[in-house]
Amino acid sequence: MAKVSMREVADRAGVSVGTVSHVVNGSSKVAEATARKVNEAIEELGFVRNAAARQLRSGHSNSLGLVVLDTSNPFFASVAHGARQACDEAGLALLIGDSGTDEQREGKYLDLFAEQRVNGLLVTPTGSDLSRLESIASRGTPVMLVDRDSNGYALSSVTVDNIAGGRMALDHIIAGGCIRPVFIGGPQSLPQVADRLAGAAERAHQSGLDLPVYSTPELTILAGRDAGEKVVGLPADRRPDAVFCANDLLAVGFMQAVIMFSDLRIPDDIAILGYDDIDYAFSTIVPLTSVRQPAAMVGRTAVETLLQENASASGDHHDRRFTPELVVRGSTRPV
Amino acid sequence: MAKVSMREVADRAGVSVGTVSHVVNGSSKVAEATARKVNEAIEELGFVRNAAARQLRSGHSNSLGLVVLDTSNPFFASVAHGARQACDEAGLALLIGDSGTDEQREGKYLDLFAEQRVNGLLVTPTGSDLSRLESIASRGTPVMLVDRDSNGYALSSVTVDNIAGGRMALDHIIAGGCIRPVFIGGPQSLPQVADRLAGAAERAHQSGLDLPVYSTPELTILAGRDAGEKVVGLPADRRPDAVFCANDLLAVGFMQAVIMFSDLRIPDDIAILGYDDIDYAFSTIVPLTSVRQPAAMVGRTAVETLLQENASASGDHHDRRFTPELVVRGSTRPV
DNA sequence: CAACAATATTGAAACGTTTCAATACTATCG
DNA sequence: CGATAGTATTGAAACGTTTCAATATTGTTG
Repeated sequence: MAKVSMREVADRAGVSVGTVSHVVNGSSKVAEATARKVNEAIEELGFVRNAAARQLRSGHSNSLGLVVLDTSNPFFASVAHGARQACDEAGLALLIGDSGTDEQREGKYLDLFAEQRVNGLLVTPTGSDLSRLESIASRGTPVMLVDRDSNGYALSSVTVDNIAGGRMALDHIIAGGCIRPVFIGGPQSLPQVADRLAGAAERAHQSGLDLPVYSTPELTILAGRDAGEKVVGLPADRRPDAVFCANDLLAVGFMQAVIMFSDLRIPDDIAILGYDDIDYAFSTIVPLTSVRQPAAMVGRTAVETLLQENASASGDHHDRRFTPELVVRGSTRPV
Repeated sequence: MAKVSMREVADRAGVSVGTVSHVVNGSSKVAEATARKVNEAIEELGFVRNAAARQLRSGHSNSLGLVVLDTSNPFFASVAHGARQACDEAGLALLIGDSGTDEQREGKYLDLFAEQRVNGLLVTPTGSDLSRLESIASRGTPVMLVDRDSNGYALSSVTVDNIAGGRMALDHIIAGGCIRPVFIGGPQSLPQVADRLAGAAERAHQSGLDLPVYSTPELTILAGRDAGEKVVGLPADRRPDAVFCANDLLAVGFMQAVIMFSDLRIPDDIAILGYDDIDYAFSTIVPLTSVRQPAAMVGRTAVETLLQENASASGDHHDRRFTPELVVRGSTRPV
């Protein structure tokens, strides 16, 4: 392992440790000739500075921690991508944790990041109790909720309006003439899911329609396929004519089930509407109508806002909310 | 920020710093009563141990570094997922870098990870010169190539046989009766792309066929769509009847272009074959025939092999190679 | 109860930086 | 040439752990 320290570089170059540090960091003017000697010594010995020591001394880590629900979900992948770019620009490292909607794992990553003394935390929490995050924030580590409302807690947040998204979805379904919509999604404990449902249910009821819910254990293609199998097996008079899925993965899976296990035509017999507008939505068997979220923008904004709040040190919190956008494709009936 | 150190915990609990350390790490037997006092003090003061100090003292970081070409590519997302699981099981943190096939960025992450004193490095290199990695490895940090041959360099690797995959693809295309195949992919400097092409070209030539190449700047849906636009615009007598895409994203994009900009029928007028078998391949407009790679397994194996080699400390290298598998769906003509 | 073993606890050194006051140089000017 | 003002360099003190030899506290035994 790289066992060479500044001490050895200093000896080799015939200068003091302090000077080496100054050369390495440009923290103070060093004479041309001295700098050259030091750089040669560094080169020859293969010196690599030790992040742990540097960080211990300086007190912080130049890094941010991000905890998301599922990195293999393209929505969060995009969020992470946007956050990463913003971090790169700010010269910060980004540590990423994947909680898998498991509070334990989420906690494990929060511990890890706390020990790492990250400059800030971006979190999409799994549970409803945000008091731990609040106390972390009150102890001085800025915390930014990602895709989750602060909702009373003293925390900042960057969100996309899920209720509005749910409304858009149902409005579109109703405008297309569907009269037996269902909602597919879960776990219901996720506010993202609950809010999309709330918005959708509101509109359904306003139009005098019912909106039955098929709960799924997770937001994956597989879960969507399972739900789809059940739904297409229903007798025709109880079968929905439109499904609003809590995300695109579910919608993709649902569509697979419709194709494989039934002769139903999309959208004529059954319309399918997703959420997120992932890249693949455009390419599905029947191109998917979806509610688009500015995912990368969410990640980027979360980082930037966090850094701003950090700089201003004023201690007040911001809630930045984006509005989603309906993207109509072939999987729903045109209005 | 968490400014409380073991010193303060020790004072509060009326014990020495050493004892606090033992309680925190279970590194030595501590009397029940003492442990309780210490834990109370920790609780009351909100002590969080400082990773930097601990790591500085102990000399390493309990972490692995992974650098991939593109985290938003589902193949690498799966690799990362597998690696992460294996790391979790081994109690290691996984730091992930995304080089975006940019040697500079790759280098930046290698620097970062070196400073972090990671226990090992998993890398899918962008360029062809692996001497830097070799020298890192020779200096004692285990390096594992991921999805990339060691090819003469003194490095271990976990790969999937791309040449074999290319052969499978063309064999299938030829068996389906196509006589004007093309290859779409790039940059050609990526060995993954070059090898898939090499295997494919070999089979094409064995059957007396030509295999023109449409080079793309990257392996994305967008690049595939661009390539598709060009190809479908060709006059019928020069238009291919089968395209083998270097990955599924290209294939997805290509398919989009075919649907949008032509009346060609898939697979009758033009067959499309992808590579990776990402989750979405199953759900495309016409379900995609693809060469499946055991991506998560690659990530997991890379971590496990690295840890084994690390433990045995014998300094010899292993090349683990998986064989891909053809998954036939509707986008190619059945044999 | 003395002597010893076993078990708990302590104290201080070391890890490799950064930082900053103090010192050593150089050049400039009157 | 002496004083002065910069400019370069140095030295040593932190930072918060872990580790380990040394010491203190028990418990056990003859």
